[in-house]
Amino acid sequence: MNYSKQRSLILSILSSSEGHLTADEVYNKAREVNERISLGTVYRNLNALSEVGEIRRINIPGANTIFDKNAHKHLHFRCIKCGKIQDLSGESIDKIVDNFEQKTGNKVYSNDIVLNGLCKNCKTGENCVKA
Amino acid sequence: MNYSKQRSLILSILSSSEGHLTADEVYNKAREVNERISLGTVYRNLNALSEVGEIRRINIPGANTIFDKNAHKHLHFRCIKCGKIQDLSGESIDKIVDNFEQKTGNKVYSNDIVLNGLCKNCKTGENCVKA
DNA sequence: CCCAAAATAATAATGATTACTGATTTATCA
DNA sequence: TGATAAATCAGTAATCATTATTATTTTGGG
Repeated sequence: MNYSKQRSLILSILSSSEGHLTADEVYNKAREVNERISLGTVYRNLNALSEVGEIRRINIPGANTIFDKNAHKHLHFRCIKCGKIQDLSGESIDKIVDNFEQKTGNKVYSNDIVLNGLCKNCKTGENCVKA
Repeated sequence: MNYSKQRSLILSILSSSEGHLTADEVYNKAREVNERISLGTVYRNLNALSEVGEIRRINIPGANTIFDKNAHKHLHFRCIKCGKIQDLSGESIDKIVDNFEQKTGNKVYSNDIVLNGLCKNCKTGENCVKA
């Protein structure tokens, strides 16, 4: 795969971010550098990069799809109040998957897992930016 | 909540189904009984019923949202070839959730979990209807 | 340097879902 | 039972994220 200026910019924006961005967030950050970049380019490259495994595309039920610089983490937590996404590092559902495969004969290739709840800040009432 | 004819019909369609239906599938089945029912009514009632916990609304990444008559099952498997959805009954990720809550101080209320892979039939090459 | 393949910007199209509107049904209670 | 307010409806328009299209530009290998 070629790495055009736009593709490199998009990857670097995601890499230097705290973690998870929506396509629109990437688009807005990209326009600060290249004001002519188009939203279609952002989508095309985010999808291309996730297809080759450089980043991960994560569907968040009830919210916009996010793109994650870490291609290998799989479990996420979403605060229902502030919307922030956190990773569950180190956790794995291998045992559940193994058990399911043995019982059913199905083969599992990937998983989409999102836990929903209140983050520490929103729980205690501290101010938590973002809708 | 009131149970209008339309709402009851929608609930009974889901209850008598094998398990998971999209809004459009519910709409088509509903029109067989009441040819004047509108798609908006189907959406409104599916959402209303899932909000009070009578059914469950499940986001399937890369596919249409489905509505599940079983309000309490949480884990699902989706075949990437035929698109069929299966339940993972009896499985639970309580341990992972407990661990995450203790480590982070967050509170988890619900989870959305979809495993993706090949079902037994598609794996062995048997004919598997549906896209 | 040239040329085919890949990538781009800009815009149109798509498709699921929600919002709106005015009409109809249902619940409540005097 | 009859009136009145609240809930729900059908039909349609609007929204919003995402993808497709197209004509143009960039790029890397020979």
